[in-house]
Amino acid sequence: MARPRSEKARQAVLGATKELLDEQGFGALTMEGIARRAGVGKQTVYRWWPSTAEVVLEMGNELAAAVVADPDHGSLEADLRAFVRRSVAGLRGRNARIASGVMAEAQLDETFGERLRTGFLARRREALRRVLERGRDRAEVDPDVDLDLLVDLMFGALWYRVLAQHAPLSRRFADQLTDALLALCRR
Amino acid sequence: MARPRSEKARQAVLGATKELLDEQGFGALTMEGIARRAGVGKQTVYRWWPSTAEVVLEMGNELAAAVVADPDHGSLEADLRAFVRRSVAGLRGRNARIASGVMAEAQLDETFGERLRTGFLARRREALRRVLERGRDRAEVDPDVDLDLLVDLMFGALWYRVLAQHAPLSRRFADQLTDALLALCRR
Amino acid sequence: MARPRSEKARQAVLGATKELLDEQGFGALTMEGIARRAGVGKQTVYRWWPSTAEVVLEMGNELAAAVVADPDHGSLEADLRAFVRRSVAGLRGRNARIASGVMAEAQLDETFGERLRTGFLARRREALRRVLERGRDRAEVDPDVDLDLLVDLMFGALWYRVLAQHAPLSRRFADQLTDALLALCRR
Amino acid sequence: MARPRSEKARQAVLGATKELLDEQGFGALTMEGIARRAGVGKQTVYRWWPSTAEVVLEMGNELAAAVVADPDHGSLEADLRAFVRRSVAGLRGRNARIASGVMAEAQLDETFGERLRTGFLARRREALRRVLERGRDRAEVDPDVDLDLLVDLMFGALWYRVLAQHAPLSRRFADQLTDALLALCRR
DNA sequence: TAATAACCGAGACGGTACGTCGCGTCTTAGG
DNA sequence: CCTAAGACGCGACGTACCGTCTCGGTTATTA
Repeated sequence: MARPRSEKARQAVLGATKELLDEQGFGALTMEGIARRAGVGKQTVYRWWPSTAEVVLEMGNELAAAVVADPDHGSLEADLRAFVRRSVAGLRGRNARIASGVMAEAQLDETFGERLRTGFLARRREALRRVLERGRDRAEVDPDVDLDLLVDLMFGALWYRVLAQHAPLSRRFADQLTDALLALCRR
Repeated sequence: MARPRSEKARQAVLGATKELLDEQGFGALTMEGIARRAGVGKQTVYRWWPSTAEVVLEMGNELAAAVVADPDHGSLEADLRAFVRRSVAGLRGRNARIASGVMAEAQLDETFGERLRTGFLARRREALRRVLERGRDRAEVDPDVDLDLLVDLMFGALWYRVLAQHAPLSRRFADQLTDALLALCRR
Repeated sequence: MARPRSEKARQAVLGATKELLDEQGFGALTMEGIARRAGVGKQTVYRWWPSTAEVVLEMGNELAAAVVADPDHGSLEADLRAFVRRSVAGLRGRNARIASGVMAEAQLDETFGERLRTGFLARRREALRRVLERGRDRAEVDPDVDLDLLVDLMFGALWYRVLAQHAPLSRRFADQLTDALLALCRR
Repeated sequence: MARPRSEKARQAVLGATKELLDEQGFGALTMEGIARRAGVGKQTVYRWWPSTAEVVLEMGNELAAAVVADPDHGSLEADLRAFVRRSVAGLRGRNARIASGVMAEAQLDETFGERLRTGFLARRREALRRVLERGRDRAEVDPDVDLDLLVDLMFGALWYRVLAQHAPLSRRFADQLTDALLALCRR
């Protein structure tokens, strides 16, 4: 019955957030600054997002909308290589800044941390697990292998490079990672 | 000519920081709050530490002073198992909160991030690399294996559990991790 | 052609205003709060009243509808005593809170101030002047006396007690005031 | 032991308040605006004054510092005429705006109202009462006259003109008022 | 008797100010 | 010259209201 949410305002907020992230980084991002840049009332931001991290998360999802499902390539190696390459590429450049900021905020804000863990992170872990299970069903993975450990090794190495920034998220890295995981699958 | 730094004030600051971390978490930690709780002038805190993260880092080093060097246990497996177990145990409980907060701050504060990366994180990586190099010298590690990838897999999985909190930092986890690394060393 | 004003909404607004005034005082009265309490859209309030003070004023007029004209009691003293008593009684208790709030708002809001001055205040002054003129016509008031000064003395003392709240608006006060005015009338 | 209050900041606040009052009136006066104009932190304003009305009150006292005691002129008439003239003159022009705003705020803010009543208003009433008592001691005032009523008549008429703004605060008004009070003193 | 225009409730919108908190700097007195 | 204390300018926090707007739903004439 009431006036509906303004899509224009929503877009303005997400756009302003992208600009501010690029210009000043996650640490300098404030609700006040987002509202100011977006030409939007602070209340409007608070009405729909509880924190800067949530705005960034939604913006990330918006940008990542292009990321699609994992088609079955017919072999574990092909499936896994594609998944790892896509995951690594998805956290490169600007996305790395966004992701590291979001992960940081999750450590500092209990509520947001819970949302990130049970939402985005769990979904990504689940997706990789499905790839590995498909391989096990095809007998390409030794049944004794603990798939969850493989998942942790893969996302761990990936996030560690994002957060510690000691080496690039190259395609070479993705393929080395894939090879290591495949080796572990086979015994 | 100058009066020396007051050890009493230093201890008060570190103690207050520990209390506040336990009570309210890293996100609620402030320079103002530390000074208040420690019964110390704000200026005194700023004089010796540029940010809360640095205080926490020093406090962490203080607590971790017990952690000693890596003795040579005679075999790669023994060396590695000991290293991984110690590393995992060192990020359990309160230390996990401290570590995750420090890592978060590193993402938000450029300067501190650089210090953490080239300091603590690089030192830990270097320590693990030495263990692996010792193994290679003993011909326990295939010379074609990229040791840096192993280092990333190990610290990645460890930090990922700390940050994503989806599973405990158990001894079982440490040993699974060790086994996976050993398998990769041999081929 | 058009739908007429809803009497139900009007009563809801005035009723809610009375409640809020009693509960929290004039200073806490807001258009938003009135609409909320009345279960009425904000627009409806704004459509019919430009400010909280106008709502209160209408509510006051509503409550004071019982106050009638000044009958001729036959003598200045009787007329004046009745007028002063009625005026004093009319600003006691809840009405004092309403009146003081309305007067306050008139100081802060130029437009409303003008309306109050040329409306309510001028009408009351005029009524008292008529009483005094009737007395002068009956030769009960010295023709040299400045009637406007008497009016100012009467309403001044009355409002001053309302606003400064240093003494009660008792019947005794009304009669003392009347006696003073009568004394000044006679020379 | 701590840094002392900054006289410079205090003056900046009072000065900014004077400017804003002149430019935009009491109704548009805000703590935020005062701080901005004064080039001072909001906290600094809040630290020393709880509301805009208190700032204005202090500013008023500052400006009115020139107002001195009531010397004894030797006769009731001389004393009273001087007092009334000074009181009337003191609420003319800019001071009228200040005074009416302060009085308004006292109606809307319980706490400030109490402070104004027991402070400034009571002191002024007391001063006039002393003038009248001196007259009674000299047998220039009929001992049966209720001095408090005279005080109410005087300040009532004065404030009423300030608030209702229906007639000017002229010297003629002051003298008419004085004459009326003198007439009431003598019987 | 259908349409139609102004009414109604709800509440989102761009704003401004609120009063508080923490930032990092400064200015004191005191050891 | 370091210390505890705390005032300073600054700017973000999250909330309350402002007055305007845009909805869907509801009357009561007027065509």
